[in-house]
Amino acid sequence: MTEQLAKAYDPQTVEAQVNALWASAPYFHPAPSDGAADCKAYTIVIPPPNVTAALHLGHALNNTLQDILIRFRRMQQFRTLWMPGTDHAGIATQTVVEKRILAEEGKRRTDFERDAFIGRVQAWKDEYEATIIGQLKAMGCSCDWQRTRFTMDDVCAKAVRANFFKLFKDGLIYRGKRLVNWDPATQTVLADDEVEHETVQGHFWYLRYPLATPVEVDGRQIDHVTVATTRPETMLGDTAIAMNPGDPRAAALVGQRVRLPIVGRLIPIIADEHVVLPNPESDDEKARFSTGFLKVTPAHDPDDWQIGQRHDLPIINVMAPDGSISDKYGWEDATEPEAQNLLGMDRFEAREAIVEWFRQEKLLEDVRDYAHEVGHSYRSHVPIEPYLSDQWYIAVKKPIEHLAEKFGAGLIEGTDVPANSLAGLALKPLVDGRLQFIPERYSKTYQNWLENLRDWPISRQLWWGHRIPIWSKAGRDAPLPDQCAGADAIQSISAESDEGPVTFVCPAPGHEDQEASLEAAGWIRDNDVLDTWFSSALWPFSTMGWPEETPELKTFYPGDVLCTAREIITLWVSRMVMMGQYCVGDIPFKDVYIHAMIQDGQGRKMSKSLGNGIDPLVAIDSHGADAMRFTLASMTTDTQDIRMPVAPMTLPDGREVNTSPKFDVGRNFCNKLWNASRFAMMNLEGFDPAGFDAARMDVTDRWILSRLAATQSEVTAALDAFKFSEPLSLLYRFFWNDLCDWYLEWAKFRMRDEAQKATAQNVLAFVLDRVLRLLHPFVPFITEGIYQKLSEVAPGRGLTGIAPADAAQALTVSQWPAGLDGQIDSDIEEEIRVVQETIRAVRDIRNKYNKASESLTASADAPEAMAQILNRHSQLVCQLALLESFQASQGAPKPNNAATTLVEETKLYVHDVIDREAELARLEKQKQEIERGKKATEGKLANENFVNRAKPEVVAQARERLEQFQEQLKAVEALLAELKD
RNA sequence: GGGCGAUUAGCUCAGUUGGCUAGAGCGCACGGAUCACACCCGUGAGGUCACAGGUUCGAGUCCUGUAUCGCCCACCA
Repeated sequence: MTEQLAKAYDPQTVEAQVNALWASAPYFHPAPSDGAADCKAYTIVIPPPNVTAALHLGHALNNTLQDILIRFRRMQQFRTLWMPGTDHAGIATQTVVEKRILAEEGKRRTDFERDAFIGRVQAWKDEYEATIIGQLKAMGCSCDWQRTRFTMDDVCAKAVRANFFKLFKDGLIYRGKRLVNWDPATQTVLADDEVEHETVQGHFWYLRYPLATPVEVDGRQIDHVTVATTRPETMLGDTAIAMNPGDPRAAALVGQRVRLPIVGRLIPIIADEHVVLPNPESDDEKARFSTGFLKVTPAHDPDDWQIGQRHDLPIINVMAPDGSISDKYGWEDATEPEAQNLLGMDRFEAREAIVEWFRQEKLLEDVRDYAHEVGHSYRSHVPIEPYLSDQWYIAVKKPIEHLAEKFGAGLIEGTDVPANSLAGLALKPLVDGRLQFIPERYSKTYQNWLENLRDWPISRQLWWGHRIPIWSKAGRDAPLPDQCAGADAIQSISAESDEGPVTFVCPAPGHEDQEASLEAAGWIRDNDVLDTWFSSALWPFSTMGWPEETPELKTFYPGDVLCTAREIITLWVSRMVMMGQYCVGDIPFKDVYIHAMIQDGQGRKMSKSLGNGIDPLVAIDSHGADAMRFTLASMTTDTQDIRMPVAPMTLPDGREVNTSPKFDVGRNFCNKLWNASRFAMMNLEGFDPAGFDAARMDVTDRWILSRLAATQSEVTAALDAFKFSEPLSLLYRFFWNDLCDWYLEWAKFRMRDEAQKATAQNVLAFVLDRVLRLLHPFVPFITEGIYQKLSEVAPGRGLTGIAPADAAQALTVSQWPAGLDGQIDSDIEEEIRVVQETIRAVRDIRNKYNKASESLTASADAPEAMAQILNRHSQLVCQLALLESFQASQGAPKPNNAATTLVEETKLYVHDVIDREAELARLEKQKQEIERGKKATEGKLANENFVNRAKPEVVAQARERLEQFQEQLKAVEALLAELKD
């Protein structure tokens, strides 16, 4: 029989066949609507993976969940777009490429021309982009591959230029001289979010600064003040000593001057509230360590910068961009030999030298251990240097006049965020409930961040990225070339820089002629590139062709859901909402689903350095893509982390790799699905939809349809609520426990009976079809593979009068099951439950008495109603309990030599099987269990407060329960009595 | 320092708005080459729900506190 499925489930073969099928038609490539109002679209935009490396298991989880959502909606016949692509990931990618070039060729970035180096990064990008897309396809992601984008491709670049110009025109982009988080290793500025705080075991050094003139305080002459610092090397740039105005010594000291050691600079003592008063008893660590005197270094400390601004202090930068001590960047009085000696030293080297100098000069008063938080670069992991630098910023809390009408003006309630500022545009939808986080708790992260948002530094001292479209020329209001003179598209601002006033110009996008004329006239383009997140922020609409009003944008924007990890809620999610509102006028998605982070078996993050990561392709090789997806989805509840035990494995080709025994769960399920389907199809020979008559269905047919109906509506509701584990376990139970363990087992008998075969075949084909549909979002390959075969064997799978046939060419575009609610029948489900309990009881006795496969006879003494049910279905009991015959009646006598057990109130007799001791033990145990339950229920009902205050249905339930216990107890006692006779 | 979370069977986790004798998979024990599947079938054992208080007729679930673990955020005197 050619239609038969292969004997063993082979993921590789099925995955290849199915991928070919999906590629053969535009199943995942929706046409934009032609403006029809009733077109329901559903859009997910992929979080574009960085082209730094191949995807890891976290990506596999992320994309599995997106694919589940998108397939679910596609089957619900939405016009479904899953937009794929990759991110250029500025710093990260440039860093890996630099590292590789250094390792392989011994060359540094600066050994290349800019374009040549970018070419090298581009080559890396091409390689990894292909790898990533290949991985996504291997996982079964149903992305619209024809629309694949890259954050630096022409379409996205156009959006970047358009948005930059728009921001510039709105006066939101400005040149700021600021203390930035400078990474001396990569020599680039990091956003606050890119700084990792680590606890460092450091010291407080207590340094004495001599007063220019000794002063009398409380009758004592003092000739110095002592400052406590964790960063002695910055003292070279001190421009004041601050003390709290409330300090008793302040009256005598404020206004005095100290002579800065090493440098010889005279600096004032000033009063500032910021200074913490010393207090050795305080809980506040700073108060315990404080001397009351704070050295103020505006160029090298953010707090000191603030103090410097308040007191108009000079700003003296004593470091070069590489973190070495230098007099070339604003330090003009490095004339003393001691100061000269320090020039060129690395900052940490200089720290030691300076401390040593103070020690030698007897000016080092004390050194105390101090553990404190130090910001490190998330990229190079070296300590961040607060560094004074010219950077481009985006003003995030500045009201945007022309947006006041659409988005409102004034502060958002309870915040200092204007509704028509960029931060406000992102915050308001959350406050209004239009933007929703799942799980809800993550909305706090988003909200807190936006409420405390500071301006966004967007310059990056890199080559890989979108180059900043600003040209500059020295001088205030430098004249523009003629070609640009009349163009209203040009914005110009002037700013002070280290070299004096400069004029900046941002030509409108699409005016290459103006750019050329600017350069011809001696204007120079900014060397820096934009922060990666600048282009990522536009991803939901840049990919659809914004700023053009494309049909895609009209059809698929705003999108529906963003699915991502919690670590980029602030960096990315908030900025997409911000820019979506700002550029397109609407939020890019309504729901943000935040999934768990995958950890290893010990709760550690998976990482390259720990060697505990799992490559999705390895999992696909070892277990199959569906198995991996099944396992990942089944572990996705709304917890923050999921643990995935990691086990080493040797591949056939000898490679040592990591995989996880957890994937066995998914593989076993797929294997079961394959074999159950194979069995079903073996039994579908002669399948004829016309042979179905609903009136001829037996109780197992009606039962499985009832279970199916309940399952499909629960699964649908769960997916609507972004639950992944729950629908999968519902389906697992339905498929494995209901369908395979019971329905199929009973169907085996019916398939041999010509009178029943046609009905059983139709129901079986129908239920299998529906199971495949419901499982398809989770395990798309195997279900599609089986569906294709099933369509050959049993085309047109409907049930006349119950559900019309609605076969599709491919499962992936078939209708999502719905509309079986009328089949739910709780009476039938209860009857089958009783039958199952009875069968289990017989099997248990077989086990206990070692009568595995002998033919036996059984009977039961059951309450009248129960006896009727059991007799009606005695054949079902006999079939699966392997009984010759089974009869029930009220008051049926116990045969001699019968093993007995209790199924609820029913006394079950399995004939000619005896072991008195075992029997006694078992019945005693049953009795104890019943008594325990009975006692608990009695206790409840004896409590007046319970009877009076609990909900009536709960009390009624308890009463009914108690009656059952009493009946059961009576029955078990009777059995025990008989046994003891 | 602030915020968020976790703690339920040997392991990984479910447990809806408080309400039957707290569930699943794996693992374990026992039995099974039966004609879909040994990646399988059948049966079973296994839990003072981290700890201490409180609210309630009733708490794994709500509140307070403690302990342990994790993540995010925060200007390094």
